[in-house]
Amino acid sequence: MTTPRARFWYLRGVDVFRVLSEREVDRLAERALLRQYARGEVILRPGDPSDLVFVVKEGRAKVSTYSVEGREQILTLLEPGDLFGELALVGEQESAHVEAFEDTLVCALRREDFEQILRAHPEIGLHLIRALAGRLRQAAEEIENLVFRDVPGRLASVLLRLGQAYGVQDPHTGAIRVALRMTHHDLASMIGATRETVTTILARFRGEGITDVEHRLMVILQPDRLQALASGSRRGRARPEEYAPAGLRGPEEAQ
Amino acid sequence: MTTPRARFWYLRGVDVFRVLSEREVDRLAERALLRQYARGEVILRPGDPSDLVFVVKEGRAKVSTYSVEGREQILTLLEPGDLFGELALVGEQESAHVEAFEDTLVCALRREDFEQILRAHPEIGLHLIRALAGRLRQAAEEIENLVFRDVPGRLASVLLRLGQAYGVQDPHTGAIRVALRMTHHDLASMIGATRETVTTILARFRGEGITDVEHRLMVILQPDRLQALASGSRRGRARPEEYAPAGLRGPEEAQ
DNA sequence: AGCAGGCTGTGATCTATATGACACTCGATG
DNA sequence: CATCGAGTGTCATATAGATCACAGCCTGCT
Repeated sequence: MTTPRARFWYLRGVDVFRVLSEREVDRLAERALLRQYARGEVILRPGDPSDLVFVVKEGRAKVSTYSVEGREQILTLLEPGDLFGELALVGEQESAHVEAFEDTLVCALRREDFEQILRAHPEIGLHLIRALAGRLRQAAEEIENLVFRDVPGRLASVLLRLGQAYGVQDPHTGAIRVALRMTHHDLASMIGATRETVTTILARFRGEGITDVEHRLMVILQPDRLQALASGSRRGRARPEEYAPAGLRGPEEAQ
Repeated sequence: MTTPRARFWYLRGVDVFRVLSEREVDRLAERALLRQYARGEVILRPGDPSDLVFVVKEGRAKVSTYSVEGREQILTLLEPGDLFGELALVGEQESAHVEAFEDTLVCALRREDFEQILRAHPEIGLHLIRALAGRLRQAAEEIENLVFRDVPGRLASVLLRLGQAYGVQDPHTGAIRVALRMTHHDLASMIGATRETVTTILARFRGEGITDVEHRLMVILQPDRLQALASGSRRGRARPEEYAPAGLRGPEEAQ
């Protein structure tokens, strides 16, 4: 499974490398490493002086940081096709923890190899730029969430996000089954809250028939109500006009 | 001042374009636009379908978002040499507001032109990737701050950051004069707090001789104490071991 | 089977920080 | 020079959510 032949097929399937020729993928496969991690295993830790860039092949990984006291904050979940460890590309040390969130298969490329490919195929650079810009936007949204929304709002917002990413809509009832097992603790770490608060609010959601749990997986029964919760933000009076420049976009010109 | 000649010299000075030949800069100058904005003017707003990529030449700009109620959150301050509007590159709409924080001169390049340059000079792509990776890391730090630190901690942390970016150290007293005028409201918008709270805490800092104000500018008298405040995070008991993987890095193996 | 450890659930406190409502100080502007 | 508005300072109050401290439950292991 970790023969050059196998690696070839693994690389073939990766989006980023779609523009490469057979020949080039072949060459890359020679030099790539495949690694497997069991759920919970650490893939990268901050300060790792690694010169490897990784691509997720199978499974999912979580990127998180820890406070001095050991509180976790999940920054993002990585999907198959996602690239990480890009700081190596840039000569910087990794700054976050990356851990297998499910059993995961990753493909590691040496920095030089990757750079060489990048030089030969600027479109790959564009691809990467696109990916980074996306991640940046995601991060900006996360900041907005933390600042503008209260915990129920943030929770509603992640649930919707998870629903979009891992959800399977029931054609009959319209319910969205989230095919990813997450503990309350995980959810709490995604939204900057405590486990207890998440438990409480989730109980409330359940009580109101907004969500439910089936076979230990979340089910979103009323996405629209979650949506509403996510849009209503936390308290805060409006700033004077000049601070909220006229002509704000968005569907709701509510106020 | 906005002749091709002038534009040439403006572009010359931009870091990103250092690898270009005279000839190429020349060509770029033909097609670039120079724009000037007075403090407070809006440069980009969310939803702008612009196909321009910008580079800050002079002055500073702030990138921020607004909640529905009009609360502002400053995502980052842009310096001369910084690139923005990169979402255009990627075919997405801008998602934040960009506003001149001082009188500002920016240089705008059409997407096609920029992409062409990118294709011809993959190193520029790498440069951009580097910049984006840096911004991403910055955003991750901001998230950590919001989640792990209380307001005094976050305030201490921005002040230090501003000190590093715009500070002039007094060789005699060691005090750091921050050469950037920021209102309490601005500071509040950077750390996700209210103006009142910032005022109060700043008063506390002043009372303890940690900071001071001179000619309406912040002066950091005791950077070390700010540092300490920034490192002590908010309440929170330690998580069990497995959640804070052994061998955390960082200079402080304090705990 | 049976037990231990991770999850979930719930309540009683406590506190940081938002809210709302003012007064005061400047520096700019007519 | 009078005034006006932006920025600052302060206080009294309310509250979301963290903390602490349990108790019951599955589930996977031995």
